[in-house]
Amino acid sequence: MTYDFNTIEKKWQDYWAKHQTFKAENHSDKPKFYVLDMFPYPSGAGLHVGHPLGYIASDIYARYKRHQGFNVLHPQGYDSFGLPAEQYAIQTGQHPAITTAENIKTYRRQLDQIGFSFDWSREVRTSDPKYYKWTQWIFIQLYNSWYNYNSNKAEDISSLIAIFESEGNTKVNAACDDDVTLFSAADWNQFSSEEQQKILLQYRLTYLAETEVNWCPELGTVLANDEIVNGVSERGGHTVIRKKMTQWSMRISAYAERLLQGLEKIDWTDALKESQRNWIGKSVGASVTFPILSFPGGEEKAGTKKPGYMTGGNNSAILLEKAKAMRANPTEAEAALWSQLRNKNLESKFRQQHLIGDFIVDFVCLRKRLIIEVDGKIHDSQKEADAQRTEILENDGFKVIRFTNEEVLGNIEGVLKSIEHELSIRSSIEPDSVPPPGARGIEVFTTRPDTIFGVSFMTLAPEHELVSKITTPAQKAEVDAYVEATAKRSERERMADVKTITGAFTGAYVEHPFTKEAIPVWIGDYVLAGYGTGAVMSVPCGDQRDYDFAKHFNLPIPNIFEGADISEEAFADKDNTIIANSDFLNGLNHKEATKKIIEALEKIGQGKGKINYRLRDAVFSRQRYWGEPFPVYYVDGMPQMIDAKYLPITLPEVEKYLPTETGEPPLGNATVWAWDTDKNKVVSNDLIDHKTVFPLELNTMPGWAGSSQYFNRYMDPHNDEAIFSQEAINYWQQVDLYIGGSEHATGHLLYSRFWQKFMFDKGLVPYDEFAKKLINQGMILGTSAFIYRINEKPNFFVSGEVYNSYKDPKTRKETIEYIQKFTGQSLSSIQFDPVHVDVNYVNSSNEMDVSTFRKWMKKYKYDHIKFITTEEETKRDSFTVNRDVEKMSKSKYNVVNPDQICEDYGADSLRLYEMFLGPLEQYKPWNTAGITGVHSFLKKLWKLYMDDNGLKVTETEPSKDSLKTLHKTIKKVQEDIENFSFNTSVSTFMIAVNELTAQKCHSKAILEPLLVLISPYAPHIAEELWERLGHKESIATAPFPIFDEQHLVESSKNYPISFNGKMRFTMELPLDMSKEDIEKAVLENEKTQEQLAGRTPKKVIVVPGKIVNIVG
RNA sequence: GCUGAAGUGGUGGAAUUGGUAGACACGUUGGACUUAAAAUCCAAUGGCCAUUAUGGCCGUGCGGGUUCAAGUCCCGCCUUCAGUACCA
Repeated sequence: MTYDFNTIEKKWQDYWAKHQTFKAENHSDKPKFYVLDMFPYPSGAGLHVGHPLGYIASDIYARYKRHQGFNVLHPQGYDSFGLPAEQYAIQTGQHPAITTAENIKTYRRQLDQIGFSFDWSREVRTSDPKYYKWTQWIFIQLYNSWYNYNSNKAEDISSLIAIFESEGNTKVNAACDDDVTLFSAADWNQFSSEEQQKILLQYRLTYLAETEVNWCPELGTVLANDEIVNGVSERGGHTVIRKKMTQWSMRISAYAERLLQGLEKIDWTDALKESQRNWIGKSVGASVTFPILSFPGGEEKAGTKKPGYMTGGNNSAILLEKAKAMRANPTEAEAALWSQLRNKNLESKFRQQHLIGDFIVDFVCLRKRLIIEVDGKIHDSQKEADAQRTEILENDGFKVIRFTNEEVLGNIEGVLKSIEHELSIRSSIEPDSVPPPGARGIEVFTTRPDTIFGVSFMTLAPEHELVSKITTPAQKAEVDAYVEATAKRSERERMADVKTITGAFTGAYVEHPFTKEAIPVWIGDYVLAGYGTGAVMSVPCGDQRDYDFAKHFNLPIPNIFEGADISEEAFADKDNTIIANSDFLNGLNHKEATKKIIEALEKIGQGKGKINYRLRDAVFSRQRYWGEPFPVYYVDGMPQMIDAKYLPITLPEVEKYLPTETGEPPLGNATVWAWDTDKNKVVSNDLIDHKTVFPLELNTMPGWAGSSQYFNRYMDPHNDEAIFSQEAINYWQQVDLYIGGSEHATGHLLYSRFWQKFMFDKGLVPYDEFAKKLINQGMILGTSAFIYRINEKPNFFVSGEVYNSYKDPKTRKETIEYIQKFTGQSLSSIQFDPVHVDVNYVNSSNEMDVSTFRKWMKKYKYDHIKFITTEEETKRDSFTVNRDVEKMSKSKYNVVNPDQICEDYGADSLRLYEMFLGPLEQYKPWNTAGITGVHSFLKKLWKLYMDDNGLKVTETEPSKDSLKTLHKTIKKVQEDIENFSFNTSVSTFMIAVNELTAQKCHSKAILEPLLVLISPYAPHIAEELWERLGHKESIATAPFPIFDEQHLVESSKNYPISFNGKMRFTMELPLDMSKEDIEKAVLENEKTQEQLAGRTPKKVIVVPGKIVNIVG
């Protein structure tokens, strides 16, 4: 009986499906084990041989664990929302759900034919409303939470509201937007509901905010940072620009520290942890504020005169407190006017008790630079001060109008009229040209505060908001030109061109916090607007970039390091330095000086220790159709959550999947896309009345939304009451082994950890890390095949061999002449364009099937093509290709389809071969030809059990040798699986089968346990032979054979005898021989004497059981 | 630049705590079987030099070092791949 793999594999795949062999139960006496694969995006192209690599490895592990007696959860599903289905829909009009369902069908068929032990009863699809109901649910949970740094966890938003109501936000230590204004409890209670909602949005873990996003015009959507590679989109490689848009964001930055710390307790690869660490980018240092000395209009010389409202004190915090207090306790007139200004639909927005420089003004419209003061009783002295203040403010471009209490209370209409008039005649200015309150200094972040005495200039990013405000008239032209020039350069250009040093002097100066010296302020594009504060204190002696900048612009480079040579480059080695020329820091090392300087900065209120993270909040809105809709509608522009009990909010039907004509996301095309708060359902847009029917959110969630909790949903996938039951999560707890690609390091794997930590804070999951151990499988690369087209004569193709002889300078000349015989045209030089040939047209000897290629070219209307081969090739009638290893991809025509492999060699061969290729984590090229090795191994295995007459396994006692082979195999395979060294087990199986064949072993005592060893790798053949041995139950849960040391015990060892470390010959000696006897025996051997040639050995090293080394 | 991984035959790779480098395969060559092919089986296969067998020399990216002994440990380089990047 021959090994009929096609029949056998089909039989067992059907058997497993029918008997639900791999269905996992949520209750079991067995210990649990959760093996997870990263679920695939079902693309239209189907699987190629690279895709199943990780699945095969995890399947082997899962099957092994079942043999070990574990209750194994090994689920699979589909990450089925995504761009390709949508783009296909745009092109063809076919609904993405249909495309997706078809693709899933293909995937399922392909996965099934490889014989995975997935529990398909738990399948999830992220695009299934039953599934995304819970994605929406988590979104609502995040919305209703804030992050409390005091308790260091997410809490319900109600606890924040309670704090606001009782004490305002001054003492709240929360993850929030940078620009929250301080308010008291009284303020809070007085705020309109809309204002309260706006403030809460600044604290929620998912929030709507105008953010600068990565906009990809070609794709018509925003992208997250991890979806951009080298400044272009990961998918398609389109340009990405920065754009301001109102978007949902996830406050992942709140978890930065915990995401970093959590890496310590999980068994993930170092490479992966390291890239998450880099992505989080923690730097410890200090923030320092340098007061601004000169402003436009002021003198350029340092220290002489400051702008009027810059008194230069350090009391902004005190003033802010004061302003807050005044806001909380307005006079009657102020309160009256405020309520009018706020509620009147004025075109411009007013702020109350606002800080302008060091002055607190009653009301200000920053856009129009209009200040309104309401005066009580006026004393003379007050009058004078007011006049002075008015003058100063008006000098700086503000208009101040004053009203008395009586005017406001008595004739509020009149007062408002005159305010409106003022507003109408004043031209508005861009909001960002208004100095922010308290912006009397430039704040920088530095990791080296200890070098503060080495600061010789300050550098701002060209985009820094203060640039336009501090630049002096004399420098304005230069600065404007520079800012414009940098703005024109794309992100990519700036990245590509790091070497060129550019910058400009603003004319402004800041004051050194300790020396009180004036420090010039420059701008330069080596400072990034997006990191830290967008400004650096430049210490050229200690930072190479500052050093280069200083050299280039001839700025001073003071040395503050004892004995450091800074004539050629900066001295950046912070661990080997003593600070000098630094006043009270002299003689201290980096650590001591850092501590001391931070204390000093805190004392004078100009700085403090600070930790900065590179991790930015994640934009969560996508302008796409094929994604999860938000459970959000808008009342007066403010987002409202739909109650979780009405979920899921399913995707509406749309006419077309493109953005609307007005540039709204595709959901803007939906006609039934409004929320009725009475009926609590989605209704037609025509019914929108902004009373009970409101517009729904038009964005959808990004691809990573659905994948950030799917691993928990597998535990209880059909639960409609909860995302998962507590019983299920407490049983399965967390993923024990997760296998997937490393390309998800800073996307999926970071977001999932974030959501898991959030779920942990909410008490929903028992662990705040979802995957205990993670392994990255390496990529399988394709072996592309090339032939070469003559550039000048595009219908001619030359073979790899012709091309190679052209490339060789020795044969180049004659090759050109040779080619010319065919082209008939004299060509002085020839240019070749490499052309990818479909690897399926090429045999294992690198010969291309010319006629298939010709047919293929014909499809693209290329007729009359001609081939040029060497004389040699022509003789053997072959056309060779050249080979090169590249990423497997459709466009490179090097994709190998597993279907064909399963057809030709069987799934077991495919599984073994994928493992045999090399270590799991490694990148390795695919070469189908090699599969014959594992395939003939399986045939040999089969022959060990079967011959033409059927089963030949007998009950005979096994030989000693066979037992030894078996147990050495058990030991090795078990170790290999536990170390994820699957490639070496395959070799071990081959050795075992070769040995047992040589031993003519037919003993059941050997061959039965051998099947269990092999069954995780090649389950079909194992099941088949297992059944033929008489078993009625599947081999899947048969116990793993127990290794018995005694079968490996040897009585003698073939010792390698080496001379000066070089092995010369071997000697068989008993293992229980003493060191001395071994030495004696070896020295007496005639070959030893031969080697020594009469010399006496200086030393003889005997390691019993290992080696003998003779030093001569 | 930084971080991580890796450099071993013609190819994929083995050598788990320093102890016979190249396991196991592919490929190649020769042979058997066959009208022939496929399949199967046998043998050889790191390089060089010898050859009447025995044998000898070199060899794990390069240069040093430690050791009786180094692919493995240490120091200094080089190269490749991946990630990240003017991160203050």
